[in-house]
Amino acid sequence: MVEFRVDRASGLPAYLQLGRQVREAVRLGRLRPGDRLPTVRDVVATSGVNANTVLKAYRELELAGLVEARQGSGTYVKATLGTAAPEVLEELRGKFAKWVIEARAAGLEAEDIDALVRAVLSGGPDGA
Amino acid sequence: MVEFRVDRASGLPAYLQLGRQVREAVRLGRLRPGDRLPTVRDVVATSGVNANTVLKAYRELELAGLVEARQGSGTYVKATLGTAAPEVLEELRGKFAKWVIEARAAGLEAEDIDALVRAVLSGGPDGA
DNA sequence: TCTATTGTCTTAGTCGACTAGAACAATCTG
DNA sequence: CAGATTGTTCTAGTCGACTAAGACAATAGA
Repeated sequence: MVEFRVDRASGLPAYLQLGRQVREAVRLGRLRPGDRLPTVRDVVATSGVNANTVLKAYRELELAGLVEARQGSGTYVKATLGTAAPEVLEELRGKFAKWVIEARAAGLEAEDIDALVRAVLSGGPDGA
Repeated sequence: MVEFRVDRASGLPAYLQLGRQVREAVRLGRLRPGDRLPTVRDVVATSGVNANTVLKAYRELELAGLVEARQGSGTYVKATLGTAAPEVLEELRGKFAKWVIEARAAGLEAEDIDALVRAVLSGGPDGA
């Protein structure tokens, strides 16, 4: 089961946060085809957002072909994303986690790490 | 000089994107105390956002004590962020860049990498 | 079949982000 | 001093995200 975390202060619309979390979970293999997403009413109770907001997120995912909504039953994961094997992901996760530990040990704050990672990933200035 | 990139499709308010880019630049040492930020009118011409939006971003940075606005002259970086030495940052950047290359070589798409990085950094499920 | 559960839709309204265009104020430069 | 440059303020308006509360529709399970 997936737990949603909606950060109201982030500035990012709630429905986008929900959508992204589902996509990432599918991408990382934490959600597989056939798995059921939390109920609309569940998410409402858990995250405090409105039902329409959750519905909007789910509808976009359905439109993308990623999930399937069955009235009276629930919303189910339909497809997969990403082609990476679980073991490969695990190994890479471990290496990156080590890098983070090293960065922290070097005195970098969380925001320093964020900035560094973002700079490289965005392919932007001083990036790749 | 810093170049701003405002992504209108990201959902994140433009003024937050601008503010974050300044903070990150300061954090990575690409902006130092005394450096001048792009003119409000410059940003308007470059990124297409409204002057009031740019102003809102700059005002928040000033309120945070990070920059100083001098009317008729410009907006200048006032303080520093982060405590990491440039060489340390460089070394860490290089190691992370290598990790990214390895991930790509393993078949991961950009979004796979994003998801993995975010999962670890957020300290969330399967995180640190 | 009956009932609870779940997705879905409707209407109405609030609020923040953003735009538009103009004007003003302080500073720098020649 | 004169003109250009820059930050700043103002008013008015648009649009999307979100809330609120209720009702409807289809499915699952007893």
